[in-house]
Amino acid sequence: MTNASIADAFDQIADLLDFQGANPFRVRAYRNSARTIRDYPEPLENLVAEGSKRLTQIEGIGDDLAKKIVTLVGTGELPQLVELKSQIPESVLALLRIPGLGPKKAKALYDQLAIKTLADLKVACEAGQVRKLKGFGEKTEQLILQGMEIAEKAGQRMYWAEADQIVQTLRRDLGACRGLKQLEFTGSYRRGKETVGDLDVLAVAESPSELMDRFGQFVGQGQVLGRGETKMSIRLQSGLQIDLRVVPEESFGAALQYFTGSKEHNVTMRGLAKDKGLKVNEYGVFRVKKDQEEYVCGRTEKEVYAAVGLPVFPPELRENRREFEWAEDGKLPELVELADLRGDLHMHTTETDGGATLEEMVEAARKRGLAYIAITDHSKRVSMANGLNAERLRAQWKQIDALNKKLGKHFSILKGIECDILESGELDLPDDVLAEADWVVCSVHYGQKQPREKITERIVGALANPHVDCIAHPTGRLIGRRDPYEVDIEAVFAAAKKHRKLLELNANPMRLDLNDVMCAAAKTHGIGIVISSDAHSTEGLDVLRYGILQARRAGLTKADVANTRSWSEMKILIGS
DNA sequence: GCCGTTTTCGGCCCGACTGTTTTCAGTCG
Repeated sequence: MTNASIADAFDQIADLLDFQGANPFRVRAYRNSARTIRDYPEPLENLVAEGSKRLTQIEGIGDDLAKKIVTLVGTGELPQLVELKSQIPESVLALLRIPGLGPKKAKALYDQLAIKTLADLKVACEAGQVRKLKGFGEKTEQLILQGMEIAEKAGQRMYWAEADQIVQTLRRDLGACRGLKQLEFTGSYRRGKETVGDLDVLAVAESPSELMDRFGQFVGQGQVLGRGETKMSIRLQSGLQIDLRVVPEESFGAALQYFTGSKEHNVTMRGLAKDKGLKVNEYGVFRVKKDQEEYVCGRTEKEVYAAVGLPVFPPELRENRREFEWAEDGKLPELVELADLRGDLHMHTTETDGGATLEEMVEAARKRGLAYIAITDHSKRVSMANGLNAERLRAQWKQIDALNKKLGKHFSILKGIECDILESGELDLPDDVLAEADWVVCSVHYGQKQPREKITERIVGALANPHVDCIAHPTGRLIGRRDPYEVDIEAVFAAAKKHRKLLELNANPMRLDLNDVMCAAAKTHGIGIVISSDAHSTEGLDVLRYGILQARRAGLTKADVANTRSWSEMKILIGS
């Protein structure tokens, strides 16, 4: 049983309890634990073997949840969850995805109108049944009908890279507003999450209404969801919701901290503030004295954190994972930056499925300030991409040799290959060919659905080959589109550590694989991470910044990322 | 359900906005 499945079980319990109107703090306990477990760097299965005492050492897991984890791991199911599901049809949980419908209203619909599915709900709304319920009205009914379409669109979060494009446009648009003093995009966007559910904009403006008018024009074919004195929300036609908040100057830092989140980070932060007799909200930090509150600060994030005795956390770390522990020990990592990257070790050319020639890729990489690149076209098994056999590969390497001579010592092109790990576990090119390469990345493209043992064996086997340097996109997931392979990532870590090999963080915004939690786990094992573009065009080289964001979320420093080194230093690292 | 501790049980972050009310509950972030 994986951590993800344990977390899913607890999340389902939370949803069902919420629906039943259980104690909200009990519900929260399940949700918190689910989140912690999903992010936990080691399989809980391993800890179970050490007894439930070991489990309760994890923040947010007490005796009760520890027992439940033991049961789940041991039997594969949880009597409590089975029982809950027998009481409430699972389909009602879909109702909670409609914006504006929370557990209370959903339960009222279920209890009073026997609504079990989205289809039931639609019929009831159209028949005017819903408006008759206490607490509901005509508007709520309309809202639900609109929300049904959104519920389908909404589950889809957009890639950070897509959100970034909207942010750039909106920043330009709003930035032109007269009397605008501050403008910042907060929320999961600022934290650099791989996907973004909605956008949050924070501003200080002389005339909030003028800014809101301007914001309203951004709606296009979408709609304005609401507008108050300080807050306005719109939904673009694409389904993306954008919230704008205008705050006074003396609150900007507090609001920036607050709306950047994450929620979990803020809960901990407020708890620490409370211990110091302080209250933190989006308006500032306040000293609480009897019935009075005295404003302490709030102009900048630095002031706000300093008041609570904390450093300014890079937004990427604000997930309530280990950042507070690091801060307490004075060991907040100095996170890797885009400018630290010296080389890019995974890219394609027109020789296979790339859109640019060898020369064009080199030129583009030099323009971007890189000192070396590895050309890693596909091997022959990837026939769709016109993959290379030994002969064509060696021919390409001759070209590289020639070009390297012309370039001199200021730039190096490495003779590389993205060698397929075949379904059988064998590599797609013979050892004598791989031995001639400067850099070998291996990856799985076929047989992705093989059972856990088999696919793990393939990847572990590749790591054991002395000519292999790195595994590319080690879990194969495509965010929101394709699940990861069933690979036992712990076994991959163990093999990478044993053979002193590197693992890739693929910077393609749809991949970002390894993910942040896995990168952090790899770091604890002492495994080096390579951030690569996997570029199939010259523009493709620009995705490195998305990989950097993910690495920062994992808490990686310059030293943790192998390709921040020069190629000669890298050679020592990979022992060639 | 967890946590800390006043070691037995109370507290658990907090404010804006909306719709349905007539003073507030529910939802959201």
